[in-house]
Amino acid sequence: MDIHKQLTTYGIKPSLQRIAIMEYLSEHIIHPTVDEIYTALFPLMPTLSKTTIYNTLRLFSEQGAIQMITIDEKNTRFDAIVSPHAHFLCKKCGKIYDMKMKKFVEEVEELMDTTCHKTTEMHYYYKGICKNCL
Amino acid sequence: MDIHKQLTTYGIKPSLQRIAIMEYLSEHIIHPTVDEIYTALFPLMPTLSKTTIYNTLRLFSEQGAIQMITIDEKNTRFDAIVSPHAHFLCKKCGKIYDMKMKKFVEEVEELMDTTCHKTTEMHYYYKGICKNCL
DNA sequence: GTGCTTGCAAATCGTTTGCAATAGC
DNA sequence: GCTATTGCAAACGATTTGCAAGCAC
Repeated sequence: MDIHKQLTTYGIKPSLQRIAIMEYLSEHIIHPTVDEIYTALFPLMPTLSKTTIYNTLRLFSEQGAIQMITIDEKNTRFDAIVSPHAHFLCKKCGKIYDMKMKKFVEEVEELMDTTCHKTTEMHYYYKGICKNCL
Repeated sequence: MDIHKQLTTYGIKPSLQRIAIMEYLSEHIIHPTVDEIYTALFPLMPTLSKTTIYNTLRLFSEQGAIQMITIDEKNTRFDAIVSPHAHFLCKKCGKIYDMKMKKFVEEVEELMDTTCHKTTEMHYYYKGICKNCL
């Protein structure tokens, strides 16, 4: 996928750092933390700073290019997939799984009709023990 | 409602501070932050410390007596209602609304059947602009 | 008096900010 | 050259921890 074009679409000027971060996020759908991104990219880009990662992720998130995930109480996590889906956090291994949804979207629309709030974001978080840790 | 009995049910020894905190949570379904609880209770209990509130809320949450809400990126929020329901955060006024769910629970069970993960917690977060701020 | 609870002070740690150096057009 | 981006160092702020004093049975 053309990261360059993708960033431009969201109104983000594609710098070297921004491309590297978005590329990493797109290729590692493990919902990494800032630290994980830093540790992964630092060997390839020794001048990269955590500040830049923080600032870049905030920018991406504000422009709707990525999603911020708060399922993990310790660290904010980031997801390059912005279409609506649910997340499952295993409390044992800490892994976060993506999950498809079926009825959710309809229900949301119904819900919004009755409450009259305007919804711009939705997050579905599940926690428990994953099948590999059971 | 008898807070004393409620705490005991969850295996929590009811101290003065614990009762006060649970009572406040039960009577103020606004999903308060630690700071809001502290500010509200301090005049009634001048020796109360934030440490105690943090420790108590963690204890309550671990025992399943309350729910921790991470919809607000700045502060953890707490909810005395533990039955499954959704939350809506207004990005303008910061208010958090409770919302009923209909199809969610069925879908969750279905989802768990297919993924084989064991779910112990679920959180549904919506964000946007509430009807009063529109 | 033994064990749990409280609460002060200090530490921790993820995240943000100020600002000077740098890069890109 | 002008503007936006980067990245260091310092600040910030929510939460946790160490530990001594207090309370309850």
